[in-house]
Amino acid sequence: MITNKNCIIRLSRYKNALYRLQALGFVKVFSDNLADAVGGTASQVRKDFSIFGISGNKKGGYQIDSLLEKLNSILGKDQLQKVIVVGAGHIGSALMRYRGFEKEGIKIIAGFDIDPAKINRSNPIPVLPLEEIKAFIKTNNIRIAILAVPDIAAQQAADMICAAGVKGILNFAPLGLKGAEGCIINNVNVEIELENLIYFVNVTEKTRKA
Amino acid sequence: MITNKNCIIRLSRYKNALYRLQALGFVKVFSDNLADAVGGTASQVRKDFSIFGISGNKKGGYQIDSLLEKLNSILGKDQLQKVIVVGAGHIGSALMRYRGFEKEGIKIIAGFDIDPAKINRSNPIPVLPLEEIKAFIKTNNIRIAILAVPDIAAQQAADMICAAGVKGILNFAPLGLKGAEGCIINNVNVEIELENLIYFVNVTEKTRKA
DNA sequence: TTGTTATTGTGAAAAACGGAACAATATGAT
DNA sequence: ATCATATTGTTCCGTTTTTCACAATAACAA
Repeated sequence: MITNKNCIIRLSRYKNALYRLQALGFVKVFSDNLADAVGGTASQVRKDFSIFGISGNKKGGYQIDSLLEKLNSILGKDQLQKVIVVGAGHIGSALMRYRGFEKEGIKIIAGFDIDPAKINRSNPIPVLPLEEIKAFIKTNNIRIAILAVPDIAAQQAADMICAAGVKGILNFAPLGLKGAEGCIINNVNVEIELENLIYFVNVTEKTRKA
Repeated sequence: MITNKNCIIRLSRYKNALYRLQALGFVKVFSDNLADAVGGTASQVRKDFSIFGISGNKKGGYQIDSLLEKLNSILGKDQLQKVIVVGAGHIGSALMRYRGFEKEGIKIIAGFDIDPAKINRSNPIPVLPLEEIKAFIKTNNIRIAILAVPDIAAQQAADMICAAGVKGILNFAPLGLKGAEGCIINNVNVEIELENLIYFVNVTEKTRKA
């Protein structure tokens, strides 16, 4: 089994680049085109494909449409992914309003919040009270949730939705969560990303001076 | 020089965990406490520290306050970091309203947008027209920018702020950017993170069945 | 003091990863 | 038909990263 997270991220990037190339009218692509497009090496592109049994044509490159089909299948994009957002604060609402997911086959079908003032059942994407989340997850067979609650509430919320059957959580709380058994947690942490950036900016500046 | 991004991310996580432990009244910590707190191994904690010349006490662990001082210094948190946000749409505004940065010594001092309707000079964090960004960056010596513009505008915006002197960009556009010489780009891509999560959820589910 | 124990710090081993190289081969030219 | 060329698929190799293992040693107990 592939455990290399970076490899899967590269597949997503290839996929996105392929859509752009397709929109420009290209029909086939070579490994070094893709490498340029995502900032890698041609070897690595070919190796990534080979890991998943994707093959092209000697001297002919890869057919973009069939390549996209295979990548989409690997990435689980051959079925609509229903996702919920837990926490309807600034970040949660921004994510619910974001229109970029739909074209990726990801549909946010509801938000949840503990604050009664945030409840809104008539929205295109309704915001429901937290008490209903367990039933909702079961009824709609939700497997993926985005967690955008304050850090103090994050672990409890994570435990709750894991127990209700969620299998993957994208966590925006600035806090590492203990994943319940059988539930994968990916963290998106803007503070940490910024700290990282600051570190490397500082280091390269120092190095440049020396 | 350390080039290992994951290692620096771990330092941030250690730092965050240490603050939590400190708030709970702890004064010292052992490598395996930290490993538990961030989800790693005790060896790795010690090795990460050893890379940066951080040492503890045999049988006594590490003093939390002095450890925090050292980590904060490595992560550039001994001075306030002024940051601008480019793009005042949903994500840009959510980031500007987010209060979590201040306690990390990161201060968003202005936003910029091309849409005149979004301009607001009297806000605590003013939103200024894009034409002023170059002068602003130079005047205020801005080194870090958060890019939250639509993908179509992202590369152009990145080029502009790099040329104006920005040294690091945190890019929220769902698109890999070509970094100008001397400018580091970190990407935060929620779609890709979700795809990644979906992939691993699917794979572990399949593996479990088999 | 002496012995026991817990924990660090690091050197060595193992694993994971990415990149270079090249044989295999399909395509197109002559 | 033959040759030259471009590109893939994969093996091999170097590097990076993680884990293991244990000597060194500080703290504590008897």
